[in-house]
Amino acid sequence: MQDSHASATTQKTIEETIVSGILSARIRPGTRLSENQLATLFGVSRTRVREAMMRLETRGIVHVSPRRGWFVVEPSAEDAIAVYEARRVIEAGLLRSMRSLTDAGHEALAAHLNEEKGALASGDRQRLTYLMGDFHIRIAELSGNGILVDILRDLTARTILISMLYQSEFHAAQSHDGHCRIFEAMQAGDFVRAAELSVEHLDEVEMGLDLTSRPDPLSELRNSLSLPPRAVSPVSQPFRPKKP
Amino acid sequence: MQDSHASATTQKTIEETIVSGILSARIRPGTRLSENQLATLFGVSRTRVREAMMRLETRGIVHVSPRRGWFVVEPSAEDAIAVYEARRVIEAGLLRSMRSLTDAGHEALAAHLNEEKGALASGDRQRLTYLMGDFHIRIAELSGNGILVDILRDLTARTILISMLYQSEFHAAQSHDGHCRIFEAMQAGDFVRAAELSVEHLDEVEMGLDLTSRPDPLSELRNSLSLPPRAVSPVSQPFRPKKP
DNA sequence: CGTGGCTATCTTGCATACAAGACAGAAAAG
DNA sequence: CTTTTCTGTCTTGTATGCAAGATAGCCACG
Repeated sequence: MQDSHASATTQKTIEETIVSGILSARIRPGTRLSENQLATLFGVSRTRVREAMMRLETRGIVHVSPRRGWFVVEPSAEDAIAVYEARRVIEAGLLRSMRSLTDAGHEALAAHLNEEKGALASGDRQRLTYLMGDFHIRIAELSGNGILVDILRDLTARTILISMLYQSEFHAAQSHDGHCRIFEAMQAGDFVRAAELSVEHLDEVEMGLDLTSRPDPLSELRNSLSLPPRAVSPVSQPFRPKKP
Repeated sequence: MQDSHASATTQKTIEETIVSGILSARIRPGTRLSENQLATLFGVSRTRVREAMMRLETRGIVHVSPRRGWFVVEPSAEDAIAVYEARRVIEAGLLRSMRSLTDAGHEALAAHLNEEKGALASGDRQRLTYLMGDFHIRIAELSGNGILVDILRDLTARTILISMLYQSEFHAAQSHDGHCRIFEAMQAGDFVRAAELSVEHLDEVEMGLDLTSRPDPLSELRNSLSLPPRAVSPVSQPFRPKKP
């Protein structure tokens, strides 16, 4: 799973390598992903690198700036809000739909929370970041629904990119507490409460972001010129006079 | 949007064309999508067709059988159940998270339901299929969350493929009623009720499926031999002797 | 000192060429 | 007549080549 010098027989490992690099906060938002570099790194031609990039693009993890390069996405403040909103909707809906916690599920979550505790004590920040995101994926896995797991994995990856951009400080202990409370509610069979706690937890994390600062340093200038927030769709931009 | 003989300046139209073809039930599950045919049809080379296929594959709409070809997915019974489960989770979560129905939203839904009514009267089945799926996408659009819209669009596409495989008869009138009831609850500001109705509605549609018949005609044989349900992941298949 | 333009180089976009597997149909063997 | 094998054809898999845009650095010019 952590194959640094990828072997020659690589198939979709390149995609997974990048995603897991993001999930463990080793790859920062805005990182340039050169087709050539990845090709030599993985011992394949650009063709397959390109395929991986295309897939990552549809997963919302990477984007291409034409003739300039591929970059790990740098979610805007609006993107960040949308990601958290989507996660609240899906995770709360997921917990509400649950009816019981199996023994295997109980064990998996307990083991995970124990790992969180250990990482918290050791202060391994990368591992902590990974575990904090993975908790939510583990919950999705309890549902046995692979579709929701995939969706939440990609959203979690984006969440981590967001936190790398906007999170001033990492309240890991607080997050861990939130996870524990969710687990307790699930243990008690109160999945409605677990859903509420999940929403609160995501709210907390989102509130811990500073969505006014980091990216797009031109935002102030942009605002003062009353230009559109971002170039989302290059087509059908209404005419906008330069000087009123 | 419905460019039959696609122009030379086609970028991601090929992807959208296929998806919209599915959404309007013009493309059946299992349809073979030849790279060469699509390439000549769209006036591009295989390279770009391939890129579109890769993207559609990560969206769960198409799959490739190595050296045999690309095919529109034929969801298994398990897939079907998972898709409906995911839709219930997300759509219910979405409605529960709503706080008010704007005037624009009211108008959009009312107009849509009117279209449904018209199609129901005229008996245009393809149009009806499209509209029945689109209703749920419209609701997602009300949230203003593009992430959820994209997710639900892909799930809706899969739902339509599922209904083409397993739905013996199309209870369009019943679905339309369900949509109307959801709309009424939203108008009343009772989004919890709307979420419940949405779950019931999806349950109804799912119950209308016959998940034992159509696809994988070998399922009976497979069961009687107690073989695994489907070849999902070719790797890490445990050894299985041919003759016990 | 500042500014505009030119070029060298690096990037992706896209098409094409070739390799290799899968399949169908004919031909041969029983 | 049935079965098997072989071969031609069609499919995707992958690499490579070339074109065109973007960028940075340099140089000339004001």
